[in-house]
Amino acid sequence: MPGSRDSLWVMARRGSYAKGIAKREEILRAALAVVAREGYHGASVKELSEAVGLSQAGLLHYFDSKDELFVEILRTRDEVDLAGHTDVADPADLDTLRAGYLEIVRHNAQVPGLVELFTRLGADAADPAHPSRAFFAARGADLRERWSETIAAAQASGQVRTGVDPVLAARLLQAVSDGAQMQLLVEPDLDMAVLIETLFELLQAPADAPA
Amino acid sequence: MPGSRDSLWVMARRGSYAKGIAKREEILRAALAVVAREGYHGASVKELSEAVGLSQAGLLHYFDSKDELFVEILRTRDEVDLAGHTDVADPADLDTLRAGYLEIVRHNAQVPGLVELFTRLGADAADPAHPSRAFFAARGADLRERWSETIAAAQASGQVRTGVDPVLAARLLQAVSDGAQMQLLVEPDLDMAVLIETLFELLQAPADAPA
DNA sequence: GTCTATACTCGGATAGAC
DNA sequence: GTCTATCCGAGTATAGAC
Repeated sequence: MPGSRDSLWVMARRGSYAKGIAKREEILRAALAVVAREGYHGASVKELSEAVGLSQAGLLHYFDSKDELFVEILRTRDEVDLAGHTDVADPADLDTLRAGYLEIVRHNAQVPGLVELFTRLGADAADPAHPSRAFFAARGADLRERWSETIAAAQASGQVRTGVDPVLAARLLQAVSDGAQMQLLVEPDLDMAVLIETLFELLQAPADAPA
Repeated sequence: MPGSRDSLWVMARRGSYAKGIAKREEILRAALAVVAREGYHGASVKELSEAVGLSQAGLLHYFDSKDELFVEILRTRDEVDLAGHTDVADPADLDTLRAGYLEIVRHNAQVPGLVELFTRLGADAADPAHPSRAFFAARGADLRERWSETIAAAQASGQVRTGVDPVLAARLLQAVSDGAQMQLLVEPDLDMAVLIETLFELLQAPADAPA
C-alpha cells in the first residue's frame, strides 16, 4: 500500500507557525505564476520579489535561502497541477492515469519557464546537501509507487504487456516525462503528448496476433 | 540518408587556426577528465584552469566565454565516447545499437559529474542565445536521424513492433536516456542500463502469441 | 513583517606586461 | 601564448530601523 495520500505535497513547511504560512503560500502562488508567465531567465530573488510585491529581504524573510525558495515553487506547482488531477496522483486505472497525465503534459508545454526550473533544480539535486535533492527523491519515489501499483493492476487484468516489471515501467514513464521536457527546452514546439502516448502504446498488451 | 558521418562531432571549432587547436583539444581532454573524476561542483573557470595547469585568463584565451568552454567539454565527451563506439553513432542494426548504447550508458553511470554537466547545459539550452542551444539541437537531430533509420530497418525485418513510428521511437530512446540520467543524479546507484533494456524489450516485436 | 542599506563573496571578463 | 592584476557586476545574505 502507498503512503498516505498527499504525503508529499501537503506538508513540508518547516517553519510553519513561525512564519505566516498563509502569506507564504500566497507568495509561492504568485512566484509560480510569474515564472510560468515570464519564463525563467536566471531568475534572481530580487526579480521575483519585485514581481511579488516585496523587497528582496522581505521575500527572503519567508524562506531559508534562495535554493529553498525555488524548490518550494516547484513543490507548489505539483500541488496546483495535481489538485486538478487527482487521477494522476492516485490513479484508479491505467486509462485514467494516461488521460490525466496527458493533460498535465500538454499543460507543461505551455509553461517552458517551469520546465526549465524543473530541469535546473534536477541538476542541483546532484548535490546531496541541496534542498532540491530531498524534494526530487521524495517526489520520484512517490510517483513511482503510485504508478507502479496502477500498472501492476492493469497488468493483472491483461491490459498491460506481461513480462514488464511495473516498477520499471513506472520509472520509464518518469524518465520519458523528464526527458521529453529536456527536449522541449530545445524545441519549444515539440509535441510531448505524442511521446507519452507512444510509450503507453508500447506498454499495452498486443490485442491481436504478432505481426 | 543521414548527414555525412561525424558531421557534428568533428567540426565546430570556430577559431580553428586562430588559436592553436591542438592545445585547445588537449585542454578539453584534460578538463573533461577533471569533471569526470572530481565531479561538477558549480565548477568555475578558475577551478578548471588550475586543474588544467593554466591561469584563468590563460584558459579563457582559448574560448569565447565560460559557456562556450563548457559546451565544448560536452562535445568532447561525445567525441570520446563515440570514438570507441562507432556502432552507436552509426549503428548497423538494432542489436548493435542496443549493445553499444548499453555500454555507454553503463559508462555514464560512472561519471555523475558529466551527467550533471549535461543536465545543466540542457537547461541552459532553453535560452536560444546560449551556445548550448545549438549544440543540443544538432546533437539531438543527429542522433535521432541515425537511430530512426536503424529502427526503421529493424521494423522492416520484423524485429521491431509494427505501428510505431521509428522517429518517435528514436525520440523515446533519447528521452529515456536523458530522463534516466536525471534520475541518476538523485539516485547514484540507479541501474540505468536496465531501464534502457526495458525500452528495447517494449520495442521488440512479440515473438509469441498475445498473453 | 517589511523595508533600506550594506556587506561580502564570487566569478567572469579584460588590459597590459612579459 | 600565458601570466598578473584589476575591474566590475550580480546576487545573496544580513543588520538594523520602522
